[in-house]
Parts: sequence; structure tokens; C-alpha cells
Amino acid sequence: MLTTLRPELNEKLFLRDPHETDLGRKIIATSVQLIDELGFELFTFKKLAQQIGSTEASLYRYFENKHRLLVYLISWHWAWLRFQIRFHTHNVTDPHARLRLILGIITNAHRDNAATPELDEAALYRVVVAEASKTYLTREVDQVNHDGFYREYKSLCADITAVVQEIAPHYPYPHALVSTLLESARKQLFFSQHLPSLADTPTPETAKQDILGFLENIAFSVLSK
Amino acid sequence: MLTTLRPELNEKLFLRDPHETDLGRKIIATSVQLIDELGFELFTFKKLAQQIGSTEASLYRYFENKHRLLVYLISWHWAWLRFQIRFHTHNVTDPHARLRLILGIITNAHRDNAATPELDEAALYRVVVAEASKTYLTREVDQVNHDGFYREYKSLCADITAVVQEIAPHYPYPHALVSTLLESARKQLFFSQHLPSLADTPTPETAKQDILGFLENIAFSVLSK
DNA sequence: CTCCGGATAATAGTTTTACTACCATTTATA
DNA sequence: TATAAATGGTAGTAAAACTATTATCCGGAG
Repeated sequence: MLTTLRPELNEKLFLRDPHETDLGRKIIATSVQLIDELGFELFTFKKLAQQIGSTEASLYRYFENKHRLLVYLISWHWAWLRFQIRFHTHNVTDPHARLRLILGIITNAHRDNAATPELDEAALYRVVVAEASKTYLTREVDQVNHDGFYREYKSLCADITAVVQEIAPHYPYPHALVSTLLESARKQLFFSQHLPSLADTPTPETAKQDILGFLENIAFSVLSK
Repeated sequence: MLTTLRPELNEKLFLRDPHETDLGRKIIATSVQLIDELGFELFTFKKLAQQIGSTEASLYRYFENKHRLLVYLISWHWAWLRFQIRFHTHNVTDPHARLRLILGIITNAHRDNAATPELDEAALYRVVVAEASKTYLTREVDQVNHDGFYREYKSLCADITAVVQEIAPHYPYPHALVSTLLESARKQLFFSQHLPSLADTPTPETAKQDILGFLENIAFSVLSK
């Protein structure tokens, strides 16, 4: 099970595989907690090292810098989403039903009963909502992209795009639609928490369900034409 | 004309009004150039001061920090968009035509013939595309929002939402739709330039037109139900 | 005209972050 | 057991983000 939940990420994402060592696993688990708590800007390798009981230099042996660590964590989440999608849509033949399931998974509106022992999955999702855009909103996008660091996200989009194209083979914007749905799922959750006048989520309790309704409405309106 | 193009921004956005002094105007004009060139992370008050021929301490008299300066610049853009929307839809009565015009304006697909003497409007738009999310993806969102720093963006959304509600009074997600369209306009342009597999823009030349088509397709599919 | 007060800008710091070079220790293997 | 390779720890540096202090300008009161 553990192996299944630990997808193979691009090896360039790290200098040394954090899953191989005790310190490495501590880095992953503790950085999620700390970024969730402090936000990415205030998060530093020094604070992380103190929390772990290690030193800055040791952390730099695993990740080139804190941005690469963020890319690793976010990539892990995309790979994990992709795994969940494959798992839950495994024997669903109707593409409409598949897309509906996928939207449920990407809005995190489904209940998550799988165990991820090394990682606080809820904390990671909060980090994804607040910080994921920062993985590519950087001057080094093109370099980072060229090195294949966004492979997980692009694979996830490609998988969902295939479902969209199965539903509507002649729809002209399948890639844009999928990336918009993925981005909007996170952004609307962020807005519902911090800038509610930009969202339509009356109560925080039902926010994820409301967002799911919104995304389903967009997807199926657009694809049913 | 100049006064019209210089909307009243929230006074809390700055410590001293940059439009009142020579140095202030230089800060605005030069910071747009520098952020466009370096990206927000590598942009510093020291570099800006050197470029202007001033000092760090002087800049801190105008803006609390570089993040507040970014919020100011981005707010200026939202206010400017809102002005353009009012100007171009002034005597358009059909809400469908108005929304179509608005989408053209927010994708920057329309030709801009207005003069903005103090500001390189094209450079500012590139900054908006690459950096706007960073104005709210910060630990201080709630504080910054409470101080009214996102007023311009929220007013812009509110104006467009009103048009949406005129078209479809019973559509349940007007706020989410508008913020998604606004966010997607920028993000799809970014993707078309840096992560093209997430967009549907075959050539860079037609990117803005393609994105406009995508957004129109979403908006009118959703609202025509 | 000149002296004074307040506003503005420049100088020269401090603290923190991001990173690096170097040293010590442990572990794996010949 | 010897040794080198891997791992971790120490002690820096350069730059960024701010800040406290000092210098300069500028408009009015005497």
C-alpha cells in the first residue's frame, strides 16, 4: 500500500531521495506542517532544521532550495490526485460519470479514507491551495519546466483532458478547460476563506460542495453544446 | 484626461501619495519596468533606488514594503480596467454585448489606443499576468483585505457580476464565474507562454484571441442554460 | 535678510535569509 | 582492519529587508 501511495516523482526534483532516509522523511513531514503554519514566505530552512533538530546544511543536501522543496511537495499532491482518480474511476465506463468523479476528487469534496502515514494530507491540501501557484509563478519557470519539474501536473491535466475529449471530441478548448477547472477548484476555496465576495459559498461547511456544483455546471454546460 | 486615467486608490495603499512628487512618480514608472524585467522575487528596493538615483530609505517613505508597492501597481491596473469597461460599455444596452466587450477588455485582446503617460501599460499588464496572484497569496491576506487593499479588484468583480446577473438573474454562481473568468484570462496567457500544454493557443500571435474565444464559450454556455 | 522648525532625503547601520565551504563522523566494503 | 564514500555538523559570506541617525532643503516669523 505504501508503495502505491508513493508515486515515482521526477528524480531531478531532489538532490537526494527524501524517502530513503530518516532525515529525508522528517523533512517532508515537517516542512508540510511548517509551510501550512507559517506560509511559504516566512518558512525557512533554518526554522525547518530547528524543528527537526538538524541543520540548514543537511537540508540543502536533499533540496537545492526551498522553492524546489515546494515543487516536490506540490508534485507529490498532483501524483497523489492522479492515483486517486485512477483508483476511483477504474471501472467507470461512462465518461460523464468519470468526469463527475474527477471533479469531486479535485475539489477534495469526496471523503478521504486512505492512509498516508508519512504525510498530513489535509495540511498538504491547505498548502496546495495557498502555495501551488508559486511553483510556476517564478522567473525560472521555463528552466524548471525544461527540467521536467511540472511533469506531474501536466500528466494530471492530460489524463483529465482525455476524458473531456471522450465526452466532446470536437470541443476546441479541452486543455484550457481542464487547467481552468483545476486552478479554479483551488482558487475558489481560497476565495471562500479569505475574499468571500469573489465566491459563491454561503457557509464554510458547504464550500467544497458549492465549488463542486460550480465546476460541474461549467464543465457540463460547455461540453453539452 | 490624465485625471480620468488616475483613479482614486485607497489611501492606505501608500504612506505618501506617489503622484504628488517627482520621486513618487519615478517610483511607479521605474518599479513597473524593473518588476517586469526581474520578476517580483528578484526585485528589491535597493535596485529600484539605484535605477532611480535615490536611496532605499526614501522609497520606504512612500511604501511600507515591496509587497505594498505591488498591491498598489496591481490595484492601479484593476482601476484602469474598470475605467475602460465603463468607457467602452457606456452606451451599450444589451447585457450580452456588454459582457462580450468586457471579456475583450480583460483579455487585453482589444487594441489600446489611450495614452497613459506615466505608466508603460503593456509592461504593467505583463506584471499583472505574472505577479497579480502574489498580492493575495500571502499570510497577511486577511489583514490586508480588512484594510481595504483589494477594494479595486472587488469593485471590478462586482461591476462585471452585475452584468452577469442582468443576463441570467437565476444563475447560482455569478461571483465565482466572474472571478474565474478574470483569473483564467491571466493564467491562460501565462500558460500559453510558459506551459503551453495547459492551454489551447496554437500560436503566440493569436493567443489573446484564442483565450477570448475560450472565455466567451464558457460564459455564454453557462449563462444560456 | 536671516534664523528657526519641520519636512525630506542620504548615510550607515542591524537582523535575517539564502546559501556555501569546510570539517567530523559514521557506514559500507575490500 | 583499512579506507573511501556517504552522511551530518560548524562556521562562515553576500545580499535583502528594514531602521535609526544624521544631513539638507525650504517656507515662513521676527
